[in-house]
Order: sequence, then C-alpha cells, then structure tokens
Amino acid sequence: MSSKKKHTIAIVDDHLLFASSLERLINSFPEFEVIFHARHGLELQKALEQHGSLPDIVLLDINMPVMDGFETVKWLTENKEEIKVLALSVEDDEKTVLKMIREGAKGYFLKDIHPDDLKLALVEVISKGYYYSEMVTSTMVESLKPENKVQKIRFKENELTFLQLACSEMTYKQIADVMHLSPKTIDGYRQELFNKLHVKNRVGLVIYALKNGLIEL
Amino acid sequence: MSSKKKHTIAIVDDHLLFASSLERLINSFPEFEVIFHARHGLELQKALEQHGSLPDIVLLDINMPVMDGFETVKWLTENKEEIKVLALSVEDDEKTVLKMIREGAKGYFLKDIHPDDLKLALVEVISKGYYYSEMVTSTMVESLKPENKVQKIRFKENELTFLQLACSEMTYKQIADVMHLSPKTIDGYRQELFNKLHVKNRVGLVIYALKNGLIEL
DNA sequence: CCAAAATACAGGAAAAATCCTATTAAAAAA
DNA sequence: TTTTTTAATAGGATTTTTCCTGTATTTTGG
Repeated sequence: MSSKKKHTIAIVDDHLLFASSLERLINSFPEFEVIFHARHGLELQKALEQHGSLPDIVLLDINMPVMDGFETVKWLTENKEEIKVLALSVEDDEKTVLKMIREGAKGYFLKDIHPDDLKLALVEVISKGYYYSEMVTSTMVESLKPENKVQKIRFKENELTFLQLACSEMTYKQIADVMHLSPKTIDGYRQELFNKLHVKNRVGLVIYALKNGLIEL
Repeated sequence: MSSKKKHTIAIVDDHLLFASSLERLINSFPEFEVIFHARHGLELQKALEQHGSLPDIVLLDINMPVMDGFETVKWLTENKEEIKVLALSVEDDEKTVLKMIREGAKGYFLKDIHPDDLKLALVEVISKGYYYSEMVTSTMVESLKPENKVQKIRFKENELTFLQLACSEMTYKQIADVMHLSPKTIDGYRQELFNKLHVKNRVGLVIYALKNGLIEL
C-alpha cells in the first residue's frame, strides 16, 4: 500500500512552529504527505506557480499577515477550484466560520482538534469532497434561523457616516458642520437610528457600531 | 550519546492539534523528550502529581480555559521552582510578555518561531536557565523607558465601576441609583475622569474604556 | 401624471449631560 | 492632635441631547 500515491497537502500558516509540527504529524499518516508550506496567501500563490503539481488539499490558517485566510480561500476557489481548502483557526466565531464556508472552504476546524479527527477530516475531504464537523454544521443551522435572516440592517450612506461620527467626541452641531447638513437633519438621522437599532441614546449607538464592526477602535 | 538521559518536557496547551504536533517535533530532537501534555493549568497540576518525576521544562500556552498561562506560571514558580517555564503564545503584546516574565517564565516566544530556534531555546534554557529572545529583550527594554513608567492610570474602585456603567445606555441618575450614591457624586466622578483621561464627553469615556480593555463588548 | 414614500429641515420643549464653585465629614498624614 | 487630603454632595448655570410634531421638496412606483 505504500506504493500507492499519497494525497498531497499544502499548509498555509504564519506560525512556523505550528506549521512544521503539523507537517510532521501529517507525514506520519501513511496516506498523506505535505509537499510544502507557505506563510500566507501570497506565498502560497508563488509556491503553486513554482510547483509542478497542485496539492489535493490546502490547510489554511485564517489569521495571517499580508493575505489572510478569507482572501486566500476566495482566490483559491476562483482560480484553483480543484484544490480542497480546509480552514484551520483558533476562533469558533460564527461570522468567521460562515464567511469561510461561503468563500468556498470545504471544511473548518479549530486548532484544538484531536489528531485522529484531523486525519478523519483529511480522509473525508478526499473521499466526499468536504468535511463539515458537528460544530460547523450547527453553526450553519443556527445562521439559518429566522432572527439571523431578517436582521442585516441596511444603512444609507449618510446614516452610516453620521453613525461613525457619532462615535467620536464631536457634538451633533459639529457633525452637522462636517457633513454640511442642518443640525436638525442630524437630529432626524439620530432618531431614525435609535428606532432602527433599538437603542436609547448615543452610547447605545457607539456600542452598536463597535459590536457590528462599523468602526475601528 | 543516545544512552544519555534526555531532558524531559511537558506541554500545556488546549489546542490538541498543536500540542501533539509539537510533541512530535520535539521528540525528533535527540536531546529532548515530551513526557506528557495537559490542556490547562489544572490538568498540569494533576499530571505532575501522578507523574513520578518532574519535567525539566514546561512549554506553556497562555490562552487556555480553566486555568490560563498566567495563573499556571505563577503556581509553578511558587510550588515547583525547579521547572523551567517557557511561555508560548500567538500574541506579542507587550503587556502579556512582561506579565509572564514577571510571573517567572524563563522565556517567551511566539508560535511562529522557527523549529530550529525552538530547539535552540530548549538547549539554552537547560544550560543557562533562561532564554530571552531578541523580541523579549527589546520589549523589556522598551518597558523601562520613562514614558511607560509614568503612564498607568489608576482607578479607584468606584471610579472604575462608574466608568463601566457609563458604557451602557443608563442615565447618570440610574447609575447613581445602582451605585447607591447621589447623582452629584456621579457628577464628580465623571468630571474627574474627563480630566484624568483627557476626554470631552461620555462617548470619550466609552472609547477609552474599550481601548483599554476596561469593558468587553 | 399622481399619490405615496423618502429626505432635509424647523419650532419648541423637556430631559440629560456638562461645568464650576463650594461645603462637610471622614480618613490619612504629620 | 492638628493639618491635609479625600470622598461625597449641593447649588446653580449652560450646553447638548433627546423627543414630538409638522412642512416643503424630491423621488418613486403604478
């Protein structure tokens, strides 16, 4: 059986120690073989060019410098769709999981996965084309529930600008000035947002904006 | 030389995949041997009891459930000082590094360290008793610079509570109520904080609290 | 073209937030 | 024990914020 060709794997992770340790682990599985690893998406692109053959699987970290997991998986599904991408991360954040799946990842698991399960995942992704763990499945189910569907509040350009400016120490009068609008208009925007976001005051706006990534700290 | 006794290592990390991969890597170094690993501080304590001999080195992750790296290294330096603790983390946050060193870690490195450097670190910590990488050293030097000394704003218990409550949609009157204080006292706290933190209004307080990790979202 | 919805803006007023200057009692330092 | 500091509070004044109702002008779907 050792004569049988092994399935090839590329690792993309900027944590050298993790990457090389993982490589060693995978190489200990008789059916698999790590052919190279890259620190981030860009390096992967280069490596794919140089390498004659494509890997069967790419194990992809999400948090990376230069070109992160999201961009990378997007590029891969657009340009090298025959490669199965498995996302590997420390976060089990719902948004992150869904984003990766949506971008085309064939599986997603946390770095605290048991080595046996990793092997299982690799085998499955080769045989079935995907490996969605219990955690991923339940996250997807959760995201389909009505509350998550109806949500997704849309902001008009001006509303968003106002919301972001409201997260500063500016007074509404000042915000009106920089937006070239009457303070009364700003008054309207605010009321509208209070209703739409179910908050009572400006602090509520700030918290909302932060929670939903509308502003950076 | 293989007859010479190997240096023993314990790994404490809740990321199973990383832990077992790392174990494999380390076991490939002829001078070292991983004798066990634990998911967090508590498991380590138990494992140390059960095990006859202590490991020479503990490789300690910082972000863990149940008993994190800080608590663990503290316990180790207090109770098992002969064990050298090397902290292993993904963050190169200055505060984190310093805290670990202060608690007694004999070294600190990021998970993106090169395997060769890891080996070097292990060898050094056995021979010299510590391994402070360039990064750790520069962080320590940095922390000694005057600006870092003077900073560090201290909050009184009440001030902090108020600050945290101010990051909600509560009105000052309501905050006064839950804190069992007069609104006028709250008025004083606020003014004091405005001055101390150089902010102009409540939004400034919220932003400050967020930036400095005084509240969670 | 027309009614309906959306947009920018006003008036007016109550509620909250902000600012400044004191006072009093308790706690800490000298 | 005096002196100094700190903590909790008041009074009173000004801004800002927040709320509600209403209007003129556009924009839009039928």
